[in-house]
Amino acid sequence: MVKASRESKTSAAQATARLRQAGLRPTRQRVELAGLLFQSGDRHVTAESLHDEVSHAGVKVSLATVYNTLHQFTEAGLLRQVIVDAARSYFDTNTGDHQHFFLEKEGLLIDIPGETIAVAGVPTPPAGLSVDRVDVVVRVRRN
Amino acid sequence: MVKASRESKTSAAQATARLRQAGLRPTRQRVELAGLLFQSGDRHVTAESLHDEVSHAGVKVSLATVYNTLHQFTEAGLLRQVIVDAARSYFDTNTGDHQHFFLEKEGLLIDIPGETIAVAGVPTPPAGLSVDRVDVVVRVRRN
DNA sequence: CTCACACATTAGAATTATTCTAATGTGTTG
DNA sequence: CAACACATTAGAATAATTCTAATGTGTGAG
Repeated sequence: MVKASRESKTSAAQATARLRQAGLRPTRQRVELAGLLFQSGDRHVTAESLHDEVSHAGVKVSLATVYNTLHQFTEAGLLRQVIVDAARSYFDTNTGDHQHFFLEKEGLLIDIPGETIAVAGVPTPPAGLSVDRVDVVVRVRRN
Repeated sequence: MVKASRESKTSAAQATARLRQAGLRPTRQRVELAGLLFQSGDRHVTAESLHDEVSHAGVKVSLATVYNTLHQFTEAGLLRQVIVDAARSYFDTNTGDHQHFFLEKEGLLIDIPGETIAVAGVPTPPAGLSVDRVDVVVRVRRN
């Protein structure tokens, strides 16, 4: 919780603040993308889907910039990259501890809340290595 | 355990038998690939690595055939496809219940035996869907 | 044993996601 | 407001994978 301000922040202002906190210069396209990504609830996007979205919103951003931005956001901890499909990377706005359902057919990711799944017994990695993170993907299909 | 035969089967004969069981015609290239994949212990290959290997062994198989074969073997349950890298698919000769360490830097997969990790609390999938499999990937990096 | 046909293989082109390049634009700090 | 480091961009390049359409080959029927 932060101190309540006199007026509610605009999406752009929030995005700008978030970018500054992350040490990223709040450029026009980063602010736009952050606005789309973070103003609503948790989302899963691909570079292409986000580029379509931002383009349809009438904002001019190149696909290369979308890729750059997604990776920068990921490095900054604002996004989490989820690799479940051989063809495409997904970026998840929910960076907290949680896992995923994945529908191969539709290419759809669905969050599983953090506390739901417990992974026990993760072994100590081979010498010289340490655990970065543990991903659990529950692959599902239509009955 | 099968009944011991008078002489130990050759790798090719074993591969042929395995292919027939899976309902796949034992063609020259499938037998070669199955030989490489299944004669030694558990392996992880990419299409490219397997193509290199079979080529260096002096066997003429096209890359397209390697791709076809890997997918056919996967559908037949002889292999398991593991998607951990945005760029490349891995195929695991160990189709049993087990999970993986993944070293992003080296692009290296290491098996974690089946009983080691317990995943508890996998939720019931949304209506109309059923669980196909649960993948656990422990991403590790050098200290 | 041989034929015919369904299934496999192939080379090379096509596709697709992603990254690179090198030129141009723009926040930010002093 | 100038300078510079950092961003953005279009388009080319790359790389994994799939497709195409022609050629080859296991196999079951006879």
